[in-house]
Order: sequence, then structure tokens, then C-alpha cells
Amino acid sequence: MPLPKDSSIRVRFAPSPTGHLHLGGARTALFNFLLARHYKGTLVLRIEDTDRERSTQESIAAILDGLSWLDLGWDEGPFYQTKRLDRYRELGHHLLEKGLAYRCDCTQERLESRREEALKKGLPPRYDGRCRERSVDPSSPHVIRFRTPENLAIVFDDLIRGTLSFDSGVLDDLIILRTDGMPTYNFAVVVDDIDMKITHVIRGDDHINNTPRQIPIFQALEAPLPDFAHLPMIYGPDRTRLSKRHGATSVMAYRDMGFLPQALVNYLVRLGWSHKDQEIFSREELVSYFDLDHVGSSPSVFNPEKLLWLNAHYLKNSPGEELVPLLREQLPPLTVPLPQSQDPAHWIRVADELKGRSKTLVELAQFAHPFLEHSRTIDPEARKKILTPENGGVLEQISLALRSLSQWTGESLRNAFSQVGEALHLKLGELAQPVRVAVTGRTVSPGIFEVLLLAGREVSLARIDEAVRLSQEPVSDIQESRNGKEDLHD
RNA sequence: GGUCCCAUCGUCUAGUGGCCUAGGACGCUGGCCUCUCACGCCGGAAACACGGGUUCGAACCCCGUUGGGACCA
Repeated sequence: MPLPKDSSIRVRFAPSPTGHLHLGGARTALFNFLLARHYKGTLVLRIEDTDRERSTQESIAAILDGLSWLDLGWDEGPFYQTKRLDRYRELGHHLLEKGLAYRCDCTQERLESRREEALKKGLPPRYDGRCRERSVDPSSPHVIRFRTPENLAIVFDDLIRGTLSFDSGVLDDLIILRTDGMPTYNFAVVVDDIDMKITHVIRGDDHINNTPRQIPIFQALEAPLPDFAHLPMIYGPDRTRLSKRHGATSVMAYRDMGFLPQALVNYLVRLGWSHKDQEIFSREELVSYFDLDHVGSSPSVFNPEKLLWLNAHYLKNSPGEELVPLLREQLPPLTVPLPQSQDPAHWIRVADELKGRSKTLVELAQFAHPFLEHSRTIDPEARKKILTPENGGVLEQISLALRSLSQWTGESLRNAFSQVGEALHLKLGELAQPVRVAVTGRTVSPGIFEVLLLAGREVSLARIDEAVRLSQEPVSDIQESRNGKEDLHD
């Protein structure tokens, strides 16, 4: 079902501000965004805040933040349903006048008891239509119900699922305006989609059952029907709808965990959509390739491993200078910065050197810390294992050799190491590891020459000398005694 | 319970009746590279839920079964 290529398509993203922007919502927003861009149409942002109990200002802010972090811009809005209440009432009364809706003053108690009766008889607990033909006093408390057409097959062509068919017999005469004049969800949505001239309703498939309720309202309001496309759900690992109990679901939580928005977007778009075998997409490619034809109809399970892989990919391929501001956000404030940390170029070098080994910005920050902060903490395991008295001697030799170098380059450092290696009959690896621990405090880092160059001569030598001292000291009483016991078992 | 949706490797997916001895990716795994860890490169295990049709031919079309899920209550 190809869409018009020109064109004037108008789509919308319509979240309820009852929490953060979660992954499912983000994907719905993304698909709407991409479709709008692809067809050069319009994306409308609408905040469905009629549930005043649960809607909050913070949620609105959180959703807007999430969209902006993902760089999903919209063209019109945000429109707020709570600012359109008069309009819903107007159209509700319009339907009333045309006899397409009616007043109902059934009490909560009555409805409750009818429901229980129906349930007992094994019938669907629908409204029994008591007020359909009654004339209820407009001045007494009442709701307005939509007169759902009876015995009618409601059929529509879902752009993703194909033809979907429902029997209106299972539908209630649903309330469109409550006693307090607030519109119900299905009514407000239809009024908005009409007023905002939405041509394609693209939403999660949890709304699939709402569609046959909404279609008769479009018709009653004599509005053209938009096309519908219902996106499959995103599941957690247990194949139920992704929710808080599956861990982080808020897109902002992913930012905090050190993910790049491009990675999350790329991950999300491949959940349900594909373009042949391609896995990595630039924003431009996404806009030019995206269409509904290749959106699948089966739900997908969220897989954090693959997101991580994508994130590593984007990290590796981002220029250091773009990473620096993000790196700063992840880094705890520096207590005593290294002298070279004053130099922006140093930060870029650090980011470029370390981005290839990091899966997240958090990891990148951890790797980067020893090259930015004056003091570096030595991993206790690494100290115990690598900074042995024997290696202390090795470090002393290396320190001497490094000091004698008139200038530090990759080349001169390599030469110095091989000379020490020859003299001590040690391989490069056996030299590099103690130096690595001495300078970075960890057993994992970039190549040893890169490390030395990045830390610089002053810092490197000071840290190596400190490591020499540490290697002569006992590790610590507690660790010593524990080691002793372990040794007995060997 | 009612209505509706879904069904290819563990996961994301390609596949739109012959190109399929089912392709790619994540993960897993063997190896290479190597100063550590990654990256990268080469290789491996791993799937058409089941049963009926339709057809010369079905992963692809139809029906049923099973299994999962959503919504409403």
C-alpha cells in the first residue's frame, strides 16, 4: 500500500504525559518522524493530557527532553488537549443535536450491577442502552454517550496488518463526554485527528482495539477517515510489553548510561523495520529509505546487547571533538586536573585514543580519567598481580631508559623499551604491563606507547616512580593474610 | 472470560511461489592479529511452531491446531 510520494501527509505523535518518554513511545515518535520527513509531510505533536489525575508537568518536560535528545523535531504543536476542552464539548453537543449521541444518567451503581449480571450470564459486560431512547433532563448530572451503529462490520485497511474487521456488536455505546464535561480518550483523539487533519494515524498496536471505536465517530462527524498503521509492540525478554520491571525503559536513562542518541535511534528503527541487510543507517539514509512497506507485523524483543554493539560502533566512529562535551558530562568533577587537561586539544586526543575500546560514554569516562586527573587510583587486583617487587625492578630500568630520552615519540619509546627488553631478556608484553598499571592504574588500556604519550613525560615518570615504591611495600595486611591462606591451598 | 493481533536461528531480521542445501546482524564459539583489553579479519554451531490443503513446485497462499501477546472487563 504505497503512500503518495508527493505529499501532504500529516502524521502525529500523541503521548500521554504520565511518565517519561519510554522506548516504545520513542519508536512510535521515530516512525512518525521518519515518515513525515520521507514524504515531506508534517509531524504534529499532541499532548494527550485529559487524564488530569495522572498527567504532570514534569512528564511533559521529560517527553520533550527525550524527543529533543533523540533529535526528533516536529512541525506543529505541541497542542494540549486540556486547552481544547471547549471544542470537544462543542462537537459532543453537535452529535447530540443530530441524534448521534444521547444523554445518559445511569448511576454508577446501576451500571455496576448490570455489569455483574452480564458477567454472571457469561455475556460481554456492555452498556445495555437503557438511555438510548429516553430523554434525560439536561440539567441533571449525565454523561453523553455515542450511539454506536448496530450490527455493522467495521472494516479498515491497516497499512501494516492489512484488512482488519470488527463487529460493532461487541462495541459499547461509549461515553464521549463525562459528567464533568471532560472528553473521553477515544473521542478526544478523533476530534483532534480531524481538526489537525491527520492523514495517517501511526501508533502502537495496543490501540488496535480502539480503532473500531473511533471509526464510527469519524463517520458521525462526517470527516474523512485517516489511514491507520499499527506498529507491533516492543517486548521485554519475557515477551510481555516492555515495562519498568524489565529495567531501564526511559530514553533518558539510556543517555545517563552513556548511550549516544544516534545509537538508540538506529537500534529502535531496526525493531520492526528493515532495509535489506543493512544494520547501520545515517539519519539521511533513514529518511530516504523509510517506509511502512517494510515494517513487520510481529512484535520484537528488546535486546540490550545489540544496542551496546551499535553504541560502540557510533562511539568508535564519532570524531573526538564531538565526544568531548559528552565525556565531560559523564566525568565526575576533576579534583586536581592534570596540567594538560587545561588544553582542549588534549581532551580530544584522549577521546580519540579511547573511544575505540569503549562501549558507552561511561566506560569512556572511566578510561579517560587517569589521563585527565592528577591522581589515578590503582586497581587493587592489578597492584597485587602486577606491581610485584620483581616488576618494581623492571620499572626502575624502564624509568631510567625513559628519562634518558631527549624527546618522546612513538619511535623513541619503542626503542627504549626494546633496549630494556634485551638487557633484561624480557618481551615487550612483560615490560608493558607493569608500565600500564603504573601509569593508568588498570590492566586494560590503549597501546603502551600511546598511553605514555597521552599521559606525558612528567606524569608518566612520576607515576612509574610511585609504582616502583609501591611495589616494594607489602600490599596490605588484610590482603597479605588472605594471600597466605590461599597459598596454603595451592 | 470477550474481542483482536502475532508466529524464520537465543534475539533483531532478509525472504513477497521456483534464485533457499534459508542470507545478514547481535550474542555465543574456534582461529588469526597482538604489549593488555578491545577493534579488525577468517571460520563454526544455531531457525522456516505443528497438521492439513492449494500448486508441477511453498518459509512464502488458504484452513485448522498449538503457543505467545494486546485491549476491554
